[in-house]
Amino acid sequence: MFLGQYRHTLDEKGRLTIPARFREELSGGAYLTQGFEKNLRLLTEPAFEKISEKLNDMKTTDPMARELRRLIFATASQVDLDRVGRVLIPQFLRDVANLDGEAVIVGVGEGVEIWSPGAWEGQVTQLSNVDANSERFSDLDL
Amino acid sequence: MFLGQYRHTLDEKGRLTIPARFREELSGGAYLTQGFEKNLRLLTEPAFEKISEKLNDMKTTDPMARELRRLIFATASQVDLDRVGRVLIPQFLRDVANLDGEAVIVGVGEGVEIWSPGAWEGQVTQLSNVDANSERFSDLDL
DNA sequence: GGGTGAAAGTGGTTAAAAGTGGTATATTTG
DNA sequence: CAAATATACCACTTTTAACCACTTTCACCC
Repeated sequence: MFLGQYRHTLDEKGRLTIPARFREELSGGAYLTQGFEKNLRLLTEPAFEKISEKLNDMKTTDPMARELRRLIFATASQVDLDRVGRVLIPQFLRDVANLDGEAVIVGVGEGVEIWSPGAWEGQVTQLSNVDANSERFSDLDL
Repeated sequence: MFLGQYRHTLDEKGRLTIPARFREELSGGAYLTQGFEKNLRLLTEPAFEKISEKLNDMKTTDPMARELRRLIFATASQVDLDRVGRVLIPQFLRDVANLDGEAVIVGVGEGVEIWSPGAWEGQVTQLSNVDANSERFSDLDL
């Protein structure tokens, strides 16, 4: 399970160090795709398989399904960790998430999200809205 | 079960001594998360599992679910007790709860809460208002 | 009530791991 | 075939985590 948040540099070649705590779970193969917000998602092989299956089961006649499929598959890229634990983020994905110089790597349970520091800051602000949170939490029924 | 309150120092490295009475119950693995107020929660593995299962069952395509997941998982951290019974609190969690120099560790039954002395002081004041209490809890079934 | 021993809490030191940047080698492409 | 891009490798710096020693507190016993 992926937990916590880290801020690492993204060098000019587009290499991003994955936090040591995340590496083992990703060592069996990892997939990088565009996220739903202006971010990226980094998934383990099993997690990506699960998503692809679901996508492929969707009706081709549904326009939304077609779009979702494009969003995920067209931007997806299989990546490997180099031996010091970095992934190379393709240029077009860096553009999607506005990544430059630094990135925030966020554990969200089953997967990992990659954000530009600015965009993540916006998320944090949004998530610190106390009123909205009590509503969010009540859905969860803890 | 966790009971009582303790005040321990938090050193410059972010290490906090867990009261000896709490250690055994947490030895099987512990998770630190953001609390509902400006505090932290320290949970046993089973307690945290329960929460994460619920979160993982939610649809990824639901924006609210994604936010909730970020709220919990991104501010969580699996922690271990070192051999003298301390946990290392990551910087971003110290920020959340305004922890610096000292912390109050509170047993609340199923889990443990960690507060800054100032914030805890506020709680105590609120709870010591006997008049208010007689009304406030009336809706709860105890 | 004071003394004693054990346990708990605190702080510092050291060794290992993580993160970063750069160089060399291979691979693709115009 | 040369240039550009990408990949693998290596070395340095910083951070983290494990270890150890000291101080204080607590509990028990005389």
